[in-house]
Amino acid sequence: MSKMVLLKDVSERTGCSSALVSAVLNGHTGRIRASEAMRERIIEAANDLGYVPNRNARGLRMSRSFLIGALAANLSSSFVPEILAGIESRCLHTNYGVLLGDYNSEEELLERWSGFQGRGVDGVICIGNPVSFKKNILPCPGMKCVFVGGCVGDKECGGIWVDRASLSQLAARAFAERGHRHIAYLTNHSPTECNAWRNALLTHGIVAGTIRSCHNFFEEGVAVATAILQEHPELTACFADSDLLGTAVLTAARHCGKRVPEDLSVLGIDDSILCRISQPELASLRQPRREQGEKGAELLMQMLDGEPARDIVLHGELVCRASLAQCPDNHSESRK
Amino acid sequence: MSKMVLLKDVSERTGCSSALVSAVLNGHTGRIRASEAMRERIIEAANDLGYVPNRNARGLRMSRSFLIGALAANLSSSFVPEILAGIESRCLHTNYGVLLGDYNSEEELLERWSGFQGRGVDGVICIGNPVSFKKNILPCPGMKCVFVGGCVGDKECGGIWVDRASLSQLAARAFAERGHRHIAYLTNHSPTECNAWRNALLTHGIVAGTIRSCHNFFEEGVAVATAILQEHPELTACFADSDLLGTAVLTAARHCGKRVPEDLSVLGIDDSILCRISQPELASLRQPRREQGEKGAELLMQMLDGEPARDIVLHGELVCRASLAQCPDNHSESRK
DNA sequence: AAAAGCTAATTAATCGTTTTATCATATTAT
DNA sequence: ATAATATGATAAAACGATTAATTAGCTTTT
Repeated sequence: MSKMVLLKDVSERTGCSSALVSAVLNGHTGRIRASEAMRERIIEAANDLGYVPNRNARGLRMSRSFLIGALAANLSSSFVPEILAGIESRCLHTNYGVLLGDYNSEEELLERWSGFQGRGVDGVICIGNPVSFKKNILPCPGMKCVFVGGCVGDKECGGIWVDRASLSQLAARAFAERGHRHIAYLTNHSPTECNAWRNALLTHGIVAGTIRSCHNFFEEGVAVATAILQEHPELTACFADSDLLGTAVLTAARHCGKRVPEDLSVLGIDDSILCRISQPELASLRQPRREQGEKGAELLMQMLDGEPARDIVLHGELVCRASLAQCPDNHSESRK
Repeated sequence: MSKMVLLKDVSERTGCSSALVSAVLNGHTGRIRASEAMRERIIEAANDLGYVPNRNARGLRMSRSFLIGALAANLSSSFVPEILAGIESRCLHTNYGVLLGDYNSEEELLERWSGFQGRGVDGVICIGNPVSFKKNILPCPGMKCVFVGGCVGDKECGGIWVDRASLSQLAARAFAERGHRHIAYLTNHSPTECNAWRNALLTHGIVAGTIRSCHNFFEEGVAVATAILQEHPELTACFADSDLLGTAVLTAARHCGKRVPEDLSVLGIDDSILCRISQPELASLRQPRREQGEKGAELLMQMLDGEPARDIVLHGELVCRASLAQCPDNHSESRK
């Protein structure tokens, strides 16, 4: 902390008050104005001395920190870093900095939250959808929030997400076009929450069959998928709620002696690196993670400038790979 | 920004001065002391009101921001988030917050750096080893730095890394014990930088053969590995500098009609999720990523408390999986 | 010529903490 | 009995910026 250059140092060298320096450096054109000559002298002196404003002081005075808090549940889960990268990239040429808050439990969440409050972050981006918000646990007294990857239905909060219904439709179409009619769904959600999927299939005249819940862990996915495949030999396709579960299905198929894609087509969600690593390569629905982050940051900044909160819905995209193919029963049918 | 709870609010409710509240809440035992009864009343009142200290004010007064900058090259590369998670977790019950700085080019790096300076971060953790530091591009006037995953050989900077030599030794031993003598090495580094690997092999009486550089991209890895396998049919093993490259070798082996592990053993580095997804499962050298982050944050905090910079060297660990097996030429030899 | 308005600035208050210097009062030592 | 020390506190001065209130000197308007 050798010797920071202060406003006072600049003002002394220029022979004016620090108020004037502050006004000039912040480009104020209101009550406090400097002559053109003084303006130039001040700016030159500031550059000369290498003046860097102290944001603690500024933040204290203005009660604005130009800091955005990014609250993430489990930083090492695959999609969080990509969203974070989007947020960072959107903040690049702005005044805002991103304060990171990773948490792995309700307790940690609360600690992060109060840390954010104490630092006076101007707003918060929540990656994922902390349950606590639904429960109204988090004190949210006028704190501007944007939820990326979910919404809380709060008028005060913005939301960015990829429409689950449209993902379901993409998947249903992909399978239907290839003649599949017996399609399992391996999901993180509870079966009762899967009406989007049921409806999407009905659009193509298909009645949804096996829907099974499963946590997003590889081993659990393998176990559940193996059970499904054994119980339902008629299945020719499986839709999984993540690439991790998709690769789990691939592994389960191997266990059951089913060839992919000859006997079984598999589709994941995320289009992550896993798709290219797996054998065969996994078809997947790409979700614009990075874009979600960018849009989230942008929305929050707009809200900080006084615009009202709103929701932004994005859409996925099918990335076809070897694991997705024509249904074995009817190779002639439904080809597009 | 409705109404923050201030020190004053707590002191008014307790009927004492804010100085006393501050001292109690910070656990000071020096000049300013409170009676046990007062202590309890203050703490209770603070909890009651939900007091959160304003870090801008604190930072201003103490001329410390209690902010740590985390500079990361490419946030979405697999290991960065894990290190970041380690840093975050170490900062959890401290006063420090983590300011994120992702960059994808020299230019972005410089912008992040000046952003950090402007925010008055107390210190910086660099994840990975920005070339700019070697080149002395970054102005580092007394800024405390810790490098995670590399060092710059600067006395002023701390460093945490996993010893490459020991990783090489682990790999060499794993292969040697299984009877392999013709082992390729697919690395991010230039062949001239691989003496650790050569020496490790020599320990076991093996002369290093094919060493080939390759960027850490799947497709490039497949191409390079395919070339190696075709040019050197005598190879029975391949060591890859990352799991991504390891899985690339698996794919290349398939292209070349080599079975893993019957014809070829493969070993990666990182013990990431890729190892369990791949077919066969990939053996790997685990690097304590999270621990590197935690130790890095801890070291920086110590340096901020006045301790001198130092280096911390961690070690890897072999995680054996299906891709690593006995050499086909000599199943009887060298079994341990 | 007085009033009003503009320009170019200054002074001083303020933001919410931490910390130094100070002050009673009570206890112990001389 | 007086001085020294310990205990339990308070008042006020930082910290470095922003900004409302004020001022002094000009120019223009009435």
